[in-house]
Amino acid sequence: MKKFEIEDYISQLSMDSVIFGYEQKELKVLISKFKFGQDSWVLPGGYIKKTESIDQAAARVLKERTNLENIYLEQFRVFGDENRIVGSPFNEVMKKELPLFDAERFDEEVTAWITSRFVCIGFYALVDINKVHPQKGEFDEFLEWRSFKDIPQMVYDHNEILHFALEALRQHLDEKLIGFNLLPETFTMREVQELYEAIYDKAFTPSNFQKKMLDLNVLERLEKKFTGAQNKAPYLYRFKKN
Amino acid sequence: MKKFEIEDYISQLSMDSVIFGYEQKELKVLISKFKFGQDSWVLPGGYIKKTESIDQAAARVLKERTNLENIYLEQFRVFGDENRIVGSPFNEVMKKELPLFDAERFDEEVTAWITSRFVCIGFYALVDINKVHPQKGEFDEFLEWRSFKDIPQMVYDHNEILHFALEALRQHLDEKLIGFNLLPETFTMREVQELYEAIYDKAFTPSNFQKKMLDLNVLERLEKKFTGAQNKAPYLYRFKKN
DNA sequence: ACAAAAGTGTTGACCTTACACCCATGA
DNA sequence: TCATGGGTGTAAGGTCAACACTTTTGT
Repeated sequence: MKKFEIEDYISQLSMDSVIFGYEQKELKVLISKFKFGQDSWVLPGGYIKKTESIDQAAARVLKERTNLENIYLEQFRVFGDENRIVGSPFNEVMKKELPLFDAERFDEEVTAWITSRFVCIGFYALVDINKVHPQKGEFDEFLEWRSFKDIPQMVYDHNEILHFALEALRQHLDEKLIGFNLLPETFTMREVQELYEAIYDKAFTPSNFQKKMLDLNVLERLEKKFTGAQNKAPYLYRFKKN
Repeated sequence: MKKFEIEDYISQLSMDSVIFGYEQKELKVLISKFKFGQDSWVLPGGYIKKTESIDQAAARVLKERTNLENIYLEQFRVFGDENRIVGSPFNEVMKKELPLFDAERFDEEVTAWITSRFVCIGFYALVDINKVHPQKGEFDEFLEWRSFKDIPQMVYDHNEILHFALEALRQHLDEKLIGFNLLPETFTMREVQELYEAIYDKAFTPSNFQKKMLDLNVLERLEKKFTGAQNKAPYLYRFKKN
């Protein structure tokens, strides 16, 4: 394969994305089993082209991994310790294995570029997990949705990045009405509540939760959803876009 | 003067700082009258050395401009539009005037480096304005404390950066107890209130404000301050560091 | 005595929380 | 008819804003 074009990218600046999804009452994150090292897990990330904004870079990386466009994306923090990459033992693994992986594409110069010090801009994305068809990148052995409560040890400072992403999500959730990005088009009130419970990791009282949500005036009530369960059929709701 | 050492810094990555102070019931910001162009105002900023973290870079720039250390510093947003520098008319001014300013220090290569596309990390700082002795950098004609309500037209996207800095300050103010960084060691309750009013640009009811502040349990009441005014002498308070 | 502002106390409105109650559905 | 969960209503408690009242100081 042809040489990786380091000239196309800003050097020493990268972005990593925390892609949140929601399924089966669990907040999940799309992470990558890396091809390098042993049992190495990383966040989907990438570099910033000299010709694109950082938002475009984040959207591009997201599109590459999820095949989705127009996704809710938010930057939340910059990770800029001078040793976050260079000081990591995993970086030595990269230095060794990158040329073995593809000597033409990752020659000495490119390998040095990739394993140099990087400042990383953290983004988080909120997606409807059912719409995602994960597409692995050239460094990914596979991609996997993992419950936020079951995140493995990750390389570099990626566990820390995940921690800050959840903090930011929690903080933004009740300011802006972004939670619905994690749900399908229509949903029951219980599903919204379970989503909030998964994110905040705490229980809410159903009656009060319903009242609070409806008072926001952002949900329109649709027909009832017949579940077949031996109880009253819940209403379906849709998020008003206005 | 000797050549500017672009090799010491990460290229295409910069930081700008919004340095907040408080004086005479006004929230103020330290801005720089630039030596280049006509009536050009910029935020104090700098580059990130390859050997320092972004926090260290921010602290270094702050120390250079205020001669203060251990200042409250917080990153709040990255500004990454591809045209924020290159698309700005002011960048053409820089291209012309930098070599004229000092042809040895800013040769063709250095000028190209400085006027290339930059991604900028925004930091804000909170300082006791009385402790600051502004020290201008090599590009500053002078530094000036300006009321936030009286900010001039600034170059690049620096007005936008200021806007986001105030947003972040307001948001952080009631989460963490950071406002006291803008006040001297001791202060009256009225002064705290006027500070909050300056930041939020709205009035508070004195009795309720006092109650709320005291209920936070972070202030210790000291002796009274005899002002000489024909009214009850207010207490002085100090922020508990614990 | 009076004006000015500090500081305390009181009241009512509003919002949140807990929980009782009724409703629809299938076994 | 009963169990189950959906949905509504209500009362108690807490928080917050408005404002009255007392206190201290200098004129």
